[in-house]
Amino acid sequence: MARPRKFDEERAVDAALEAFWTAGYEATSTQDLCEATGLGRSSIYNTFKSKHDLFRRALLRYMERKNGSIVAVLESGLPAREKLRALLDVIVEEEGLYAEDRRGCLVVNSCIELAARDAEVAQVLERDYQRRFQALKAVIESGQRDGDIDPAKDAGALAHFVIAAIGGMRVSARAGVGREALEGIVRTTLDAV
Amino acid sequence: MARPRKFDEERAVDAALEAFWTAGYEATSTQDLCEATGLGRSSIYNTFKSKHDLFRRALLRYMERKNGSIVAVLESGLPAREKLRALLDVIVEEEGLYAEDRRGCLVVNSCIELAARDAEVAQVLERDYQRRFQALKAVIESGQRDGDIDPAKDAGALAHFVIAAIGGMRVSARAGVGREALEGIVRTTLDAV
DNA sequence: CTTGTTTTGGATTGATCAGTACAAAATTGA
DNA sequence: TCAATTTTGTACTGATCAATCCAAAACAAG
Repeated sequence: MARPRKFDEERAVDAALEAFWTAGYEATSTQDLCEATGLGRSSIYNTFKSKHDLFRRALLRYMERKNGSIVAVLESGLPAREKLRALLDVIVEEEGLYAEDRRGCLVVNSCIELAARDAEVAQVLERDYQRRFQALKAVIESGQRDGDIDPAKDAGALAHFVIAAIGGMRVSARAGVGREALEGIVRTTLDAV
Repeated sequence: MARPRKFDEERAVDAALEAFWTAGYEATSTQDLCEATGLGRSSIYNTFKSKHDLFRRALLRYMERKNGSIVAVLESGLPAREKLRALLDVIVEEEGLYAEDRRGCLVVNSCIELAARDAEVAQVLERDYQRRFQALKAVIESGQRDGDIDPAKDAGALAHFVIAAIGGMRVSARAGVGREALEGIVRTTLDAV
């Protein structure tokens, strides 16, 4: 029928994701996207509607990946509290270890950079929040049934709290907070659960 | 000697602050700054070295203001725990109340948008973090002496934790979390202290 | 090998970017 | 009134922005 594509669409999204993750939406030019993906402008605009659309795809892909690894932790055989600890330890590892390469989390970055003025992105972020919230709430409720977590506490409130703690650690890491301090935040957060 | 300025430099910084606060650094053009301040390009570039310099000034001014109101709370006669509650309540008020106008906090926004790739801004943010950290730590230590806060806990760790909780609330608010959930996060945060 | 269809590279669009040049306007001290 | 000095408005710089256009290239089906 026609000339086939020389590139893999998913790989292109992945490459764009890296670029957006590193520099943010505004600071990533379409030229940057061409270089990151190795594609020409035509190929990009022929495949994706716009820079914004490509970003949306990249963000969704990031969430897919990230939530995959979150679910992996939350579905491990660990007790609920240990699941939470494992979750928070990953953040310390990501944010506190490598002095360079501190790109943070694309979801958090996008919440701050875009949510307030981009309704489409805001909706994607809201849905993603709900997914994470439900997953965390389920783990906490299961911990309450097992006696691992105080059943008198509001599981939903704890889930919101844990998500906020993670977001806060990502902000603080950007402000220069080091690994030890992040580990202290993890300990205090777990104390509260 | 010479023609005097028709505008107040501080008021110009304030106006620029509003613009940067609303849209972020990258998404605020020099044209936007002209309109926000009511000044011509010449006046702006004659007074400030560059857009970046104006942003730095605006950020410093924001910190000055913000830290002023934080100190006001922390120097009130309230018990330490109540001071922390008052501090967190302000965030709920700011982030959770007005569905529109959710600009968040310029410091948090800048941590995410700029700190990783702008060393000068990163340094300003780091210093500001230290100021907030020291103020909070002092309040917590004073609470420990008064028996209001468990003296066995590490005051520094708690201070880092409270700052992270605030940052996290600001991120979550952007993701669509409502007032009630934010209030729940405040309660859980205070439980941990 | 031709026809039909799609991809691809490269030039190009008009808009906007941060920043500058320059001369007119405004104000002071003399 | 007249320099001296600074601010201000406007036009302009070259660069870059996201996006489009178009023709050549590449391939499948017949």
